[in-house]
Parts: sequence; C-alpha cells; structure tokens
Amino acid sequence: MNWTLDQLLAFVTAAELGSFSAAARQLNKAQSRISSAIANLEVDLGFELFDRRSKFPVLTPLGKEMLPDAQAVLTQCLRLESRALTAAGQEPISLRMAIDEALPLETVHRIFSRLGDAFPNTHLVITNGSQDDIAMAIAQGNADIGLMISNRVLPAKLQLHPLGCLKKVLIVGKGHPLAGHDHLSLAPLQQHRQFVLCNRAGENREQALSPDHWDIDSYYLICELVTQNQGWAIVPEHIARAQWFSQQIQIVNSDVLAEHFLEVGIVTLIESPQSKLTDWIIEQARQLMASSPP
Amino acid sequence: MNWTLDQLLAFVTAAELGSFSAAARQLNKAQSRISSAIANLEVDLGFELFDRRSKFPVLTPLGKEMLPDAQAVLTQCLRLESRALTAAGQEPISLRMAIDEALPLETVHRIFSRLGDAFPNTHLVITNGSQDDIAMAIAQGNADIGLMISNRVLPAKLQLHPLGCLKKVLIVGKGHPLAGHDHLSLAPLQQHRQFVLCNRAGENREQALSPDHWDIDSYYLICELVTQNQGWAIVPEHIARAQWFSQQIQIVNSDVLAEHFLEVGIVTLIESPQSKLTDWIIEQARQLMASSPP
DNA sequence: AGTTACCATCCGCTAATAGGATAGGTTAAA
DNA sequence: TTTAACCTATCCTATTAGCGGATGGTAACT
Repeated sequence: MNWTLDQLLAFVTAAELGSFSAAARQLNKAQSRISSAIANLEVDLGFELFDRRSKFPVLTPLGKEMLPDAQAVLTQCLRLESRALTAAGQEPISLRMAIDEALPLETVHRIFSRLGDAFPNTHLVITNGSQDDIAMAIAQGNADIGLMISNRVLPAKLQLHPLGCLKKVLIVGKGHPLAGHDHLSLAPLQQHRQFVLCNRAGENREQALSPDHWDIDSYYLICELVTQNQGWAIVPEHIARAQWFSQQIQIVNSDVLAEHFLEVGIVTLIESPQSKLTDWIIEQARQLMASSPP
Repeated sequence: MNWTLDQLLAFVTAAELGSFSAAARQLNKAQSRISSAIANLEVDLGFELFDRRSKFPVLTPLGKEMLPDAQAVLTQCLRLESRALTAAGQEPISLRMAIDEALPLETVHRIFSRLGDAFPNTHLVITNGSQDDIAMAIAQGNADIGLMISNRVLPAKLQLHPLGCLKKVLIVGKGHPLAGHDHLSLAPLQQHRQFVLCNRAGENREQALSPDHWDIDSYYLICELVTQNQGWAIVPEHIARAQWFSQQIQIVNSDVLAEHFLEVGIVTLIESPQSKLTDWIIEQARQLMASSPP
C-alpha cells in the first residue's frame, strides 16, 4: 500500500471529468501533477487505469473496476473530515437516545429520520425501554437524552422538557361482559378486573380504579390480555388503535377518563451542556407531537 | 483534508497497541515519526486524539469517536489494494452470473455464500432468468457464467460444463380427475390437458405427450395451474415439493417418465479465458449437485 | 493544413519526510 | 527514596518526493 490519497483523488476526478487537464483545473494543481500522480498509482497497482491512446483518456476495464473502490476510500475520508469538523466545533458527535416503547412508533421514527438528515455526522445509539427505564438510563449516564412518558416524580438530577400530551382511552375486549356499552360509569368497572401500568419494581404508576387489578409493566402486554377478555384497562389511544389489537378490542367512553392525559417529554441531565443537537431534537419533537395526533 | 494515510495508520496502530513506541516498532518506523504523525493529524483535525499526561497515551473521548472512522478508511484501502493485487494477477475481479430460476434455490444460495467466502474481493452481479435467457445472456456478453438447465441445442459460441441431473416428476392437482391414482399410463394422460415448458418465443422445449397441451414459460406458473386442477405436468422434483405447492398437488408414478432427467450445467463462452474462479465455481457446483438431491 | 487542447516528460525548486539523538517525564521495582 | 527502564516530544540534518512551468508529440476539429 504505497499510494496516497492525492493519487486516488486525481484518479477519481480524472475519471469523472474524463480529462487529466480538467481534473487539474478543478483541483487547482498543475496538469503534470495529475498525469504523474495517476502514472504512479498505476505503477503501484500493477496495471493501467486509463487507455491514453486517443486524445481523452478512457478508463480500462480494470480502471472501471477500481473506480468505485477509490471513491469509497475518498468518501470515507470525507466522512472522517466532516465528523472531525463537527467535533472540533464543540458539537457532540454521537448521541445516545433512550426511547419509551409506549410512544407512537411513527413519531419516533420520524424524529430519527429527520435527525439523520439534519446531522448526518452524528452517530446515534438507540435504546428502548419501558417506564422509568428511560429516566434511569439518563440518570445513570447510559443515555444522553430520553424520550418518555413523564412520571410525576422525576429524580432531581433530571430536567424535563415537556412536549405535549397523549390521549388515553378505556378499552375492553370484544368478548368481555363490559363490551357493547357506549358508556361506562365507575360502578360496573369496579366489578371487573383492571390492568394497571406499573414499573419494573412492581410499583403502581397509575391510580387503580378497580379493587381487582393486576399490575403489568407494559401497555402492549396489557392490550394482549384485554384482547383475551381478561379485563379492562386505560391505555394511550395510539396503542389501542394499533393494528395488532384494534380488531379485537373496543374503545368505550367513560367519565372516569376525565382529564386523563399522559404527558410526553424529553429528559436530560440538568448539568449536561445545552447543545444545538439537543435543542434541535426538542424543537422537532414538539412539532411532531403537535401535528401528528388526530 | 490535509492528512495522509500514514497518519491514519499511525493513529490506528498506536490506539490499538496503546503505545507510540510499540506502533513504531510494528510499522518499522522511527518513534519520532509516529509521534509527529499523530501530532500533525491532531492539528489537522483540530483536537487531541490522545491524552499524554501519563506514561502511556490514552484515547480522548473524541479520539475514541474518530478511531472507527479512521479504521474504516484503512479498511477500504486494504480492500482496494487487495482487489488490485487480484486484478494484477490476471484473475477476474468481478463476475456476472446468470441463474435459471427453476434451479433449487438452496443450492444456488449455497454457491453464492461459498463464493463470497472464498473470493471476498470479487464483485458479484447476479441476474435471474428463465429458460434460454441464461444462454442468451452469456452469448450476448451480458453475463460471464450461467447456471442453467441445459438445452439440447446450445449456440455454438457456448461451452457446457455438465453438473448433474435433476429428477422430474409427474404432478396433478389433488382435485383433478387424474388424482388418486398410484400410477398413470399414457392413455389417460392423453385425455387431459398437459402443461409443457416453452421458451420466451413460445417454442416447445420439451416433448408434449397430450394432444391438448398449453405451453408456458415458467415451471412456477405451471405448478400454479396444476394446483387449480387445470391439467397435469412434468416438472423438476424440487419445484413440485416446494412448500408453496406441495399441499395442493400430488406426485404420481408413470411409465412416461422413464429416463426423464433434466441436465443441469454451467455455460461459458468458449473463447473466455479459463480462470481459477470459473473452475472453482464449476467444482463447487458439482459437489453441491452431487450431495444435495435426496 | 492550421489550430486548439490534450497528455507525457523533463527540470529545477521547495517543502515535507525520513531516522537519529537528546531531553524530560512517568512508572515500578529495588 | 532512589534507580532503571521505558515512554513521548522535540530538535536536527540529509534525503526524498512533490510541486509548477516549459516543452514536445499527438489527436480532434475547423
């Protein structure tokens, strides 16, 4: 491996422009430089890259083969330089995000793709978790930024940037005794089993309304059990409407739902430096939360 | 972009060995070279890669971030060099294969993965086709090597390397009047519609046995029609046993099948130079054909 | 045929790169 | 605490390779 990046750049530019002189002009070098650079590269590689018999050089078959490889090297170099530039400007170059799996997938994915477009140099590490996994990941330094359904009690080290609210709905399975009603009051609900969200430690996160209640740490598992007519539950609307469940469960109005909203927010460490990246993500997430819910 | 490959190599080696001196020894360079190479690289990038406060240099957080990028550049360089070496040794560096889609998928895929392992530098272009698409692709120079079910009449420019045979079976749909028999002779078969393979031009490739026959250019479409009890056909066994059809069709013994085998082979241009690569593929394909059929 | 633009090559000049020697610092064992 | 070993940074000089400019031969176009 005796060739240099300049030689590769000369090769690629000349191949793309179809002319050594044009490449020299574009790269602000003497024409002789391009010529000898490519000649040296050819010596190193052991075969000709261009057929120079006519006025304009034309790639040999092997030259055609090697061109993508050379371009790949240069592309990697550009990426390295670009990341270095970002890093030198004090901007974070990698970001670890912790995402609550109960959030609407579509919104989350849209944040990712916008992030990738706006910060192509940033290396993203994504962790999924449920419940206070998210806050814990931030607090313990395992993630830089968390997107979560906000807990009333947040550890002191954490800062919450509220984004908006998710509507909650009351659901029962289509074969459940409570099914078929337009509206349910507290009394009948209390005669059946409720599924209530809890955290990993088994502590209730939400107020149970029925004396007979099971505590489960995942909305998805709760919905599973509701489809099997094991009880009723209050869950975020987008989960109830997910295609996996929507055929088998029924959404019911109820006065017990009054003012039942879930607050969604972004958490960071209070001491963490405010970077453009974090600000950007908070702003994008606000926009998406404001626009996407029906 | 002012840094060189040597600098990147010094950086990566030093990071991996944890010592500038060790890197110098491994690279057969003076220690001062490694030191200044990394120092220059740091100036170019705009930040420190190593923390040199203690005896052994240790990567800074940003250094850790940039290491994979630098390694990626060097890996691409190694690949370029490796391919160049192959090419300089007169070995082909890319291969266009045309595959008959009627061949057993599993065998074909196994050839691909063995090829990738044995010739990591070779760029593979795979084309699928049916019937004499394969021979045509080779003859017209659109592919280098073809894996096909051999036609009796092969264009003169092509060379056939026989691999082995595929067994053919006679199939009928489970709801067809001919179903339920263990064995069928010619007479009853001639009273029902047969599906016979043809090529794109609509010319028969196989002898039709029934006066009422349709010509179809795909074994898969033939099987589809057999499952709909539209007629009977003679097809390669592995296709009849494919999971899509096997529940709905019946394989029947018949004396009309005597000596009915399909020859599978590899075709190349006669004038094409015999390379290690082609020889290797032919050998591997022979082994797989010999071992895989039940 | 004349003109233009292209590529290869030769030629000085400059700047970067090579390794060696040295100085200063850190670590771990005596 | 002292010492020995090993590490990195820096300075130094010789060599090398990279640079632009000039020249000449050749292909394409007018």
